[in-house]
Amino acid sequence: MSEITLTFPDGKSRNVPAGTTGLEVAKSISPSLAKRTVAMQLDGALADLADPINNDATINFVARTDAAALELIRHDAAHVMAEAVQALWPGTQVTIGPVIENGFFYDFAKAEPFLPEDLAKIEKKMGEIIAKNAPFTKEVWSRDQAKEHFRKAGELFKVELVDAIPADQDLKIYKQGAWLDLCRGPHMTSTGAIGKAFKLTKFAGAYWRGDSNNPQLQRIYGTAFATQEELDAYLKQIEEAEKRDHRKLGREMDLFHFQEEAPGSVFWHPKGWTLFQTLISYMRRQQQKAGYLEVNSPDMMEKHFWELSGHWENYGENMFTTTLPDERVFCCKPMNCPGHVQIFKHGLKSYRDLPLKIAEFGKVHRYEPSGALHGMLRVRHFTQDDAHIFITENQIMDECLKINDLMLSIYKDFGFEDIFIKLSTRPEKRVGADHLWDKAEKALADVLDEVKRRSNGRIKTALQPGEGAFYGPKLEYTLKDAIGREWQCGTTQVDFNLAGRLGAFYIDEHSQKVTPVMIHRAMFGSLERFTGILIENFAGHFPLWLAPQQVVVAPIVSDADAYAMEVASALARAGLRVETDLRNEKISYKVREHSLAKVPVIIAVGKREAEERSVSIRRLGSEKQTVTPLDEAIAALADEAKTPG
RNA sequence: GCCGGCUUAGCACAGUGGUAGUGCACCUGAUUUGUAAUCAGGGGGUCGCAGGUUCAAAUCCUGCAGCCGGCACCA
Repeated sequence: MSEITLTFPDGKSRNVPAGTTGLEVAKSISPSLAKRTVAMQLDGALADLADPINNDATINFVARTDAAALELIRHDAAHVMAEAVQALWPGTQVTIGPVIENGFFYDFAKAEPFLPEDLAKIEKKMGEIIAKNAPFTKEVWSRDQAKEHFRKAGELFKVELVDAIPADQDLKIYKQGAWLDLCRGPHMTSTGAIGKAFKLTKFAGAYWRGDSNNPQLQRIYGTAFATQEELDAYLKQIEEAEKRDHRKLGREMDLFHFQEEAPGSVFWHPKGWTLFQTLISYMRRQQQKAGYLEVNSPDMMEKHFWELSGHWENYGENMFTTTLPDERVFCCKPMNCPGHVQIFKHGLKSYRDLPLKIAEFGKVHRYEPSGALHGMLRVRHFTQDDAHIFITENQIMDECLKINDLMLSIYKDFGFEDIFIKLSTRPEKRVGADHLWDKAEKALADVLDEVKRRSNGRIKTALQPGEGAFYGPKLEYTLKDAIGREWQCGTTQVDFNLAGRLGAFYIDEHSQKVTPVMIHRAMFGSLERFTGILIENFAGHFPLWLAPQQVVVAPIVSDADAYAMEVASALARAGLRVETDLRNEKISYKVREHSLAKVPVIIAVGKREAEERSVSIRRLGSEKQTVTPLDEAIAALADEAKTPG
């Protein structure tokens, strides 16, 4: 029998007969190693410990507390959950149950819906199954055998899965006691290795194979960790994230509200609107510096115009329409691009005018599916920091890179430096010839390569086939917030179609009419969404320049009222957003209220401060008080409150 | 849009067939107070909307809407 060489993490190696299993190797080293090992990694890839090893490899034995075991714990927990569900509700079909970020799920086909109290029942049954500590064993079945088995068992989704497995792959069946599942593996040695640190978190409906044309299954989400401490820490983290929810903070901080009569539409309150306007003036300044020209285009235009642009055909189901008394049908704009093309078309353009950058803080209306609405993060009326750049074909790379630089510098001003860019290519439903799509996609792919190269690998990228806009492919900028969640904000789209459809052209250096290429781009994306993201990112504790109310001046005794008002008006003259709190309350009461309202700077003034013309400053999140001369305080706060850039 | 859940005072919640409650907030009065809740008194809800069952509905049933958690869709 031939021998193979196994190399261990410490660099040592040993020769064993080909076909020796991981378990045998572990046992040969020490019984205790074999006992605590739940799986192995061969050349870094997880494998069943019982697998025979047939080739030279580096081998690493995985204990259940190793980081590498986490996905196995979760995957095994998903199997155990499926067994538990079938034990409790015979006749339920199992489908798929993968590990996902932070946990796992399993989708079931069951006639009756799960009830809220079922989670606890399933958890209990899972505990029993885990306690039995049945070994996971693997068998390779033939297609026919597997289909026969699942058909008899009434597992029709599994039959479909068997058919979907490529012919060159083994069809693996994993057994845990009497229960079995089709699965690509690997698994740990036995169910007991899952441990007790698992929790089922929620139910959801989910379409079979993620397609809304398919039947809907019932999904149960759960998570599992090696230790209870890690599970508790995770649950705590979820709780903390909930405290940042922009819907909750928006209400508490009196920024905005929603109501039934306008689903998906924001009622901006004064403080929220101040924040919104602060963002707009910041962006306006950035765009002015970058050579954009700001415009404004109509919110409603006649339907035939949207037919011409292709929106009616490709985006019509998302559009709000209204029939006027004269029976003409108008559409609320879901995008600003066609309007900007009209502005471009007004007056003959020369190649010398390009690139022409037209920007608008345009409010667009999109009829989003009711189930998609989510606070400010998904609304039906939102304001884009939109722009359309009209260029010649050979300006694409240069302009996209400029946009990229601007985008990154803007995100940096808000503290977002962890950026992820996705390239979305042609969707099925689209306008324009394929050779134009080829060019547009190639252009963006080149831009992406260049951006990645320039960032020295700091920026991560990905490809999303079929996810582009109907008129062109796009780069989507996703940023990571303070607690690691990702949000899609900016987008850059290269469009060879729309200008031509709407009859826009410029005169080139040979006096010929040429259709310009358009770049569609937004950086915040939606101001509403970006505001929501900022609220959650900062947990309401905005940096001074963004805070809707920057300072409150609170006298400690009414004798200091006059001085407090003087301080406040001096701050206001210095450009700060300041209010006074002259109420007849104790200073601790005022401090508490303004802290809860997340005002970044609380200035308390009593007789002492009035006499020496100073202020006592308390910053949000700190209990420290600093007494500073009034003039110094004003200068320092005004400086800190300056808009970046 | 789909699956499940929820909807009671400004906010957070209790109340599972017998004329609606608590805390905070709000209003009034007293208190002049040194950094996260001063005390006392008072007002406020046709229980999401529309039907139905019942002698009687916040409570049971049906429909609709909105919201929440996902799925699908997406800035």
